Amino acid sequence: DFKKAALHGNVARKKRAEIYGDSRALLCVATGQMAARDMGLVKGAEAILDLSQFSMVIFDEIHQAKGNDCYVLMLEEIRRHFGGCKVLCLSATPAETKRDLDNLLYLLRGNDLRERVGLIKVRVDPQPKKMIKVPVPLSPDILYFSKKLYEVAVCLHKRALELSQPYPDIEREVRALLNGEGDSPWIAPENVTKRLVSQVRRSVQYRAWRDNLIEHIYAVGAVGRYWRYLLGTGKFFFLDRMGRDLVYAFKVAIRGERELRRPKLRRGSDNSWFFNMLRRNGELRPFIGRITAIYREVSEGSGFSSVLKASNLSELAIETGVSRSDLEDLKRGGSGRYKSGDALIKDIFARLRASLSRDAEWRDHPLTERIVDIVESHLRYDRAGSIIVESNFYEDALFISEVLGGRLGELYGVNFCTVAGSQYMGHRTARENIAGFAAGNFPAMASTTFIGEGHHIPGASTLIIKHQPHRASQLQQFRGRVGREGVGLIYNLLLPQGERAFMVNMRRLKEMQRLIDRTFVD
DNA sequence: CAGTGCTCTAGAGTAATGAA
DNA sequence: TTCATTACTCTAGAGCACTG
Repeated sequence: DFKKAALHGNVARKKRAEIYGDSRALLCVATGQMAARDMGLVKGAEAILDLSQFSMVIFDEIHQAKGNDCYVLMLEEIRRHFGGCKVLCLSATPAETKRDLDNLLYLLRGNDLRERVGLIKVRVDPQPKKMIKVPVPLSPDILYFSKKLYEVAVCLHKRALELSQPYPDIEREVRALLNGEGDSPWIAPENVTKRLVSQVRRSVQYRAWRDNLIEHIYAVGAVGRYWRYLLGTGKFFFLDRMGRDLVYAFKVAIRGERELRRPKLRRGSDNSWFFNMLRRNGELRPFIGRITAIYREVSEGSGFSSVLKASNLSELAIETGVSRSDLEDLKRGGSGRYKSGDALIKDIFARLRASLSRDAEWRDHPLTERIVDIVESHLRYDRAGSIIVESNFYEDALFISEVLGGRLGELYGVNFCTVAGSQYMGHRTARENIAGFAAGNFPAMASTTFIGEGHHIPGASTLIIKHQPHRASQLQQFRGRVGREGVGLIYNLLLPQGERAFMVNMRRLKEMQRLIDRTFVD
């Protein structure tokens, strides 16, 4: 009479307590966060899980046990109070550095568990992997548009310098926000502008003057962010992110005044912060025109130009193909398809993205084009296995799979899919897509960093990395994902400015390989 | 009444990055 | 080499509206 239970946050706490107490439940599979919570290791959580009832705990992907991770909390608790409980830990990439490995070994052995915890080494990566470095030069149009954005930043910067003149310390810092010397211009990232702003708040007394200076500094940082999107990810991504910001600022009603905060242009109501600030400040208002002119030029010939033409959300929705009845539902107060303005904006941009990706004339960033080239040659020469494409951004991953579909889908009679984490895509959909990919329904799958851990993907032979991954361990995980049935090919697409990140990743990878090849057992 | 789907918040980790 | 900061990812959990 074998019984198993899956436990996660969506299972009610009362029910979880019941399952823990049920002697017929022989196997409980739980998320780490929830298990730590139920053990009472998280502040404010009541302990309902007593490990002395269990004879063994298995930790999968044990390399996550770092810092204050829930695995660390659980292992420390087991070491302190549950000596009789066996522990089995699994990982293909136990550590990135020797220090990480030593920390992990201490966590497992401690001082007194030495005899009770064994370490087992399993080779999971027997097939050879080929890492291919693909330098990708920036195209003239990207350079042209990024130069225009940079000029806007220069203007804002010049005025910020004037404003900071009475304060030599601050003036020096402001001067360093921009560097146009040499071949590669540079705009300070937002951590720099944020730090500078707090310094200004401390040292400048006269309020109106101070706020004006602060807003100029923020504006330099925000323009810098768009500049980075354009240069590093592509025209589509620039249009998508800035388009959303414009829509939030100008096409939806803004309720109430907002206090001055640093730009958070990612999602939610804060999206409108930047353009609202420009609108409020008389000196900055002309820059709205300059920035939207660049947006107009980049979006020329694509559906994204309607973002500027439409005067309100409804008009924009109609232009992008939302039916009038759907709009009526929205106006009636959410009883129909759309629950909020957010949902409508999301839908509008999904349509814009899809129509852009179907446009045969449109050419995006050289990175995107290179991905299409690689997938195309894979299909043309009928190479074995399928392809995973990795991007750092969800919208970008969607765009890639749609562009592939638009350019190659009909030609070769194939489809492509995307997977992402729970914030963007339900687990069920993601699981189905991965299963379809594994079954060979899709020759290529675009993904966010979500794919890095914990998914078994048979049949993948090739990986294309658009952006260098956040973690070297992720690269190592990927190496295990592709090429299980033969040689695995990994394409590292590299922009001129991405060289350093690549070299660092390669060095770490080598170091990690040495640690894996080590024998752990004494 | 239980299940589903959506939205929002809080909190965790990591790589990239630049400066000391 | 070390440190601080940012942007990004993920998850859990609560609340809400809807459904069968």
